[in-house]
Amino acid sequence: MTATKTARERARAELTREIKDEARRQLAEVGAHGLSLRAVARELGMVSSALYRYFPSRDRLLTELIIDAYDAVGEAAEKADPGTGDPRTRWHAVWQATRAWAKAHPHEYALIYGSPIPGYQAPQDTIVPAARVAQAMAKVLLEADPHEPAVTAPMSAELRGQAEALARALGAHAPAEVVTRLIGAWTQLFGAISFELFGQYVGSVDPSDAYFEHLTGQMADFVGL
Amino acid sequence: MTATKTARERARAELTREIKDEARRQLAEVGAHGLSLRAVARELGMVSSALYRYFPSRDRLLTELIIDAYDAVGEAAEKADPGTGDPRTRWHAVWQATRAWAKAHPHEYALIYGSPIPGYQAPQDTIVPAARVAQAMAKVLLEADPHEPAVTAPMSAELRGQAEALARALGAHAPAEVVTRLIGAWTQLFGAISFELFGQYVGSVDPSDAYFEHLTGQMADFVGL
DNA sequence: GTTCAGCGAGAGCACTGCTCTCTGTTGAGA
DNA sequence: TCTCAACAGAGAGCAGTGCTCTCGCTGAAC
Repeated sequence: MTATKTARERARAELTREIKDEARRQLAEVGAHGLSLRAVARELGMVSSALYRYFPSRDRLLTELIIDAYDAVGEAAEKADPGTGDPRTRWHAVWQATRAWAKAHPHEYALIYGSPIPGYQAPQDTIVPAARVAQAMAKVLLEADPHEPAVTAPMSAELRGQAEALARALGAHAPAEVVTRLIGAWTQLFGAISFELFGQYVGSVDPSDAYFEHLTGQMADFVGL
Repeated sequence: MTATKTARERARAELTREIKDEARRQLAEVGAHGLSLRAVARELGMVSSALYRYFPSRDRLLTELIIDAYDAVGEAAEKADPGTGDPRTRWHAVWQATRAWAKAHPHEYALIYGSPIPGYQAPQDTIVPAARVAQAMAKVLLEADPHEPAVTAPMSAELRGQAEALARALGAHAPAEVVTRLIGAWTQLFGAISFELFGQYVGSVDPSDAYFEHLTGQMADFVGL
């Protein structure tokens, strides 16, 4: 049924896509701050008010770009994982691919992992795509049957509950300790990428390749890989 | 000599301060995005063009606020450290104080640890205040004579050089392994705070107190405390 | 063939950062 | 003590923004 679309519907879908594409182009150039609806419209040869037939507001357009960006990093991370072989190699591939995507798309990265844009609170739509990188890491880890870390601090009941709920959501029966450490690695991955891209490493580990390389291994140790 | 100031100079200094105070107030309310020079001027009963006698641009005003914010978190972290006693307790205090400051000043936090503002590249002025939290952590760690971690992956020459240079800058003769792990903990601290404030933990460890607590201990282990 | 929802254009509102010019004031040197 | 240059604030104005509203046109359904 959905295959048969009226000409108008097809035109609408196509134009919606074109607007997003142009917006993404400008985002990559001038960042979220500099993204202007009027400029997008101008580039597409239409008038700014016409754009509001497709997106109710600038923030809503940005939200769409956010979802796309989450999917893009997620896909990059997933595709980088060979799916078989040495778990540490797979882990390495996922980390490198995520960082590479971020460095190739700094403004899109900032859009999703930088300061949240004002009128925006993560709607349900973003939660699933936002988890894709984390899930790629989880896949590598859980398929490798990680050994539980030797030294383990006791976990509070609240944290244990959250970790177990998360394990259920991932569809894996992993011990809460492993899930918790996975969250730590996930945080570390994006913390390091953000620090590198946002200039916090200037003055310490500024060309960050060597450090990131080292960190990747340290975090593989950390999660028990 | 600097004590004797002309009335004009004193007025200028005071007004400069008032502008920054009002700007900070508005920043806390509406965020960097919503901060408007005209609104600041309006609130101070002056006209917007007059403001340009004190700050050459909006971005420059924001830069001043950035430096102040770095100093504010840095001071919070330093003051939280009792200076003596159990190193892990001190470590804990620094982490908690940093997180508490961030949660109390989310917009200021986003200004310094979120996406960088466009016209701004960290000038020399920000590098020193930006390091204060890291230095507070380093102080606790180095005064505790940390044991080197048992398992240590080999470090590349480049990374070792960076770590040693950083140790010299800190005025401490700590092994490169320890310094490198400190960078990891520093990254983790702000990575976790950013994830919490920017909504990435929604759906996993959303009320993050328990997780942050646990993470603090894990990272103390990580650095060898 | 008529009707009507959807579409683009255009004008307009309230706002922004920033510049320029004009006028009044202050303070330091002759 | 007087002069004059540096300084400060006001106001108008420019180019741009997001967003709204109204207007005709058009394609598709009835």
